[in-house]
Amino acid sequence: MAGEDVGRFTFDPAPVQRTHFEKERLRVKAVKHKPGHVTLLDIARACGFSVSTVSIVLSEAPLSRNVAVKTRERIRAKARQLGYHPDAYARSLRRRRSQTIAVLAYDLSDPFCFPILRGIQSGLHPAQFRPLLMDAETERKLFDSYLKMILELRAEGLIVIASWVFEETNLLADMEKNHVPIVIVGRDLTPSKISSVLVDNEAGGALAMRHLCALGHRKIAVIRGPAELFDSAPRWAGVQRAGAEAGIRIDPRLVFQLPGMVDPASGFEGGRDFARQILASGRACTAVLAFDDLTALGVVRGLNEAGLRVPEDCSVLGFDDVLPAAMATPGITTIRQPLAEMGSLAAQWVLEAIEARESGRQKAPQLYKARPELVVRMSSGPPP
Amino acid sequence: MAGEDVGRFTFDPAPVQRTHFEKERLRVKAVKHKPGHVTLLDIARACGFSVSTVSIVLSEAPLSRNVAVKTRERIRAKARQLGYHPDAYARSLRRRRSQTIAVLAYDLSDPFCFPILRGIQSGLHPAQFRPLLMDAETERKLFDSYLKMILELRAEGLIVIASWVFEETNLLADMEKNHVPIVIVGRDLTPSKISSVLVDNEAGGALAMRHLCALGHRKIAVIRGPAELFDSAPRWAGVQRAGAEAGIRIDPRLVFQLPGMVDPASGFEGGRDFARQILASGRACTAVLAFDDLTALGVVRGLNEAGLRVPEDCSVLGFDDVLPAAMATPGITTIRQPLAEMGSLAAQWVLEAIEARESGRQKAPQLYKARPELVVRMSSGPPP
DNA sequence: ATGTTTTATTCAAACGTTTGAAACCTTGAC
DNA sequence: GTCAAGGTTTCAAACGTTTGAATAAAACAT
Repeated sequence: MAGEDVGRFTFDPAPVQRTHFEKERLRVKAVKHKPGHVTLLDIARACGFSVSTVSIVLSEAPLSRNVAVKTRERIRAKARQLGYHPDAYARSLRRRRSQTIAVLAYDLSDPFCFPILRGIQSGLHPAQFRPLLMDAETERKLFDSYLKMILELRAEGLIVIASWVFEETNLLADMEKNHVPIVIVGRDLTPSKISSVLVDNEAGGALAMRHLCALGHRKIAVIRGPAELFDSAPRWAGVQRAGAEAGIRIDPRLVFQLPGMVDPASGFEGGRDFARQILASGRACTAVLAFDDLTALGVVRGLNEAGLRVPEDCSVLGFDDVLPAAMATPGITTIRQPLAEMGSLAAQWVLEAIEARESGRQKAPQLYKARPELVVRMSSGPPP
Repeated sequence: MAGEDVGRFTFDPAPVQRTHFEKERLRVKAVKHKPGHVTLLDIARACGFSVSTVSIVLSEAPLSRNVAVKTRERIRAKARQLGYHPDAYARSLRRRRSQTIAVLAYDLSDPFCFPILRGIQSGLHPAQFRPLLMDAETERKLFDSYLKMILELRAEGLIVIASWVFEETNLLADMEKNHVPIVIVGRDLTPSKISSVLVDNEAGGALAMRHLCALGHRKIAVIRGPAELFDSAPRWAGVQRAGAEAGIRIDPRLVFQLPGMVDPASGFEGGRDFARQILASGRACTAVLAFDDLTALGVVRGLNEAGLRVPEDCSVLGFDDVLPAAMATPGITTIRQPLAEMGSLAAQWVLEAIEARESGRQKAPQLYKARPELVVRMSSGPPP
């Protein structure tokens, strides 16, 4: 009995642990001038409150309603004066939230990516999420290393901009395993249960073809996209369908195929080569339906080099409506993808998926095919 | 004397703290299925070692040499199997390093930014730093909020791509206060003690002017950049110098000034307007020296709309060598900025500054003016 | 046997935040 | 003079990782 009491009243009962306060005091002495950033503790010391109070005030936690107004002001002032910025790492660690959504583009240098990016950003800004931008530079290795990084940075969602280069292999496994919601822009991956936003390529192809037919063209050359590229097939299908509807048989000898691209700008050279080839072959055509805008620009260049003018001698159509197409002279008639809208829809979907996961629900993968739009500029006209 | 000993031998000396082991055991029972990511503890439990050992092995710390090979393998296998990825937040918090360099662009949609970005990325990749890409979208508010974010995310360095929009006001204060090294690309801020990488605008302007003079042009119109833009003045100075050297007086009535830009693409409209104005005024010129490529493209468009051809009736020069200038037909003769090299130099400088700071030294701000290069394409030729 | 080194593993204290629970004042009521 | 209520502030335990110091076990020499 006495033994128990002694235990409680001993003068020096095995000093197992220092109190928090003691630890803080020690630190005050130990650290002379911190090389790093200013912390809550610095502020707490500077104005005589505990770290807790300071935290509560500065993070505007619900509890801060209970803190005296005078105290609040004193703390805020000190924080401002010392240039305090909360440590995102400590905060995210503790809160178990990164407030981060990764945006992984297969190649930012593709003018196609920008408007999408803008859409994503505009969709993300209102929510309290910061975009984590990454550019895979069309390199598989980089792409994978970024995916690893995304997992390590505990991104709460992922938006992939990928018209190609994107093989779902490991990605799916590891992301899925960690319950990171994914949305992909520019490709249909709903078969793999990933929400997808893309343009209706089939409709776009048809739109382009109908435009040329309406202008009176009959001999139309078509440059199909590279085989690896997901967009190529449906676009071609749409072109064929519209041709059939207009009663036009597309001469197979006027159908070309872009080689596999190594970088997005290579479409330009492809288009230029095509123009040279068709002129050399002597086969006549009054219009060229190019796979995308950069290819169309290449075609214009190739035709010009041979002394042919666009659109007087030959019409040229592009696809995507990227910046260079609008700024060239003649401006390229093209099929516009509503890229910004697509981006912001992707952002919205990711946010919804995160919210759903939060409340225990599961969001079924969705698919949205944006309606393309014909933009008539100067590169198309009636046949000569 | 007895009292002290009693303290040590008491049966139940106020159980002040649970041991680490106990804590872990408790957690094992408490948490059934973790909703979040798999942690070191999960792996430790799964293969019967302590968290320390697992950490040492997986992070390949120096101590891991002492860990039995068998153990190492077992741990690695388990980590792979469970899909473990170290938590960047916990790691950075503990290591007090974010391994992150922020790259803040004033407007990613400007084709001018990309090549720089690529340069930066290529300079950063070999080092163990991840770029933290941010796009201010030409909005002051966003710019500031990103700067705040950069501080919170404890970026170890900052590269700013800013030909404009960048006012150094608060930035300097807060970044400097936290010892974050800064390099700016596209503007000389060495007066504010910030290392700067930019093109030698004066030399570029002169280069362009000399090209036109050499072709035999005498009546040369010049479109000066917007006043807010830092590049405008030195470029104009170079043009004047080269003109004087060639004995050419530039007719003040042929000198125009772009209005302040709201977005990077607005140069196009500026150039187009200019062409309309000069044609309407009836003043003759045989060449136009435009402030940048986008402006040059606008001029080409404007001239074409009036029935004038480039370069037969009038030569047009650009500046920067961005993608659309190369892809237009005719290709725009321009002054190339070695953007990629500039970007990678900026990256190198930041890395050096970080290293310097690490070893207590201080790196003096540097200035590099890249040598511009004339790229002759098809938009320039002898006067008619 | 006893000490010394080597090898393999773990302890416990950080890093900077957040937050449920506890403690500390006042003040007012019985 | 005790109790309760309320407002204000602090405690202490997390979050997941790293790491200097400590321990345990084995190997080796004395």
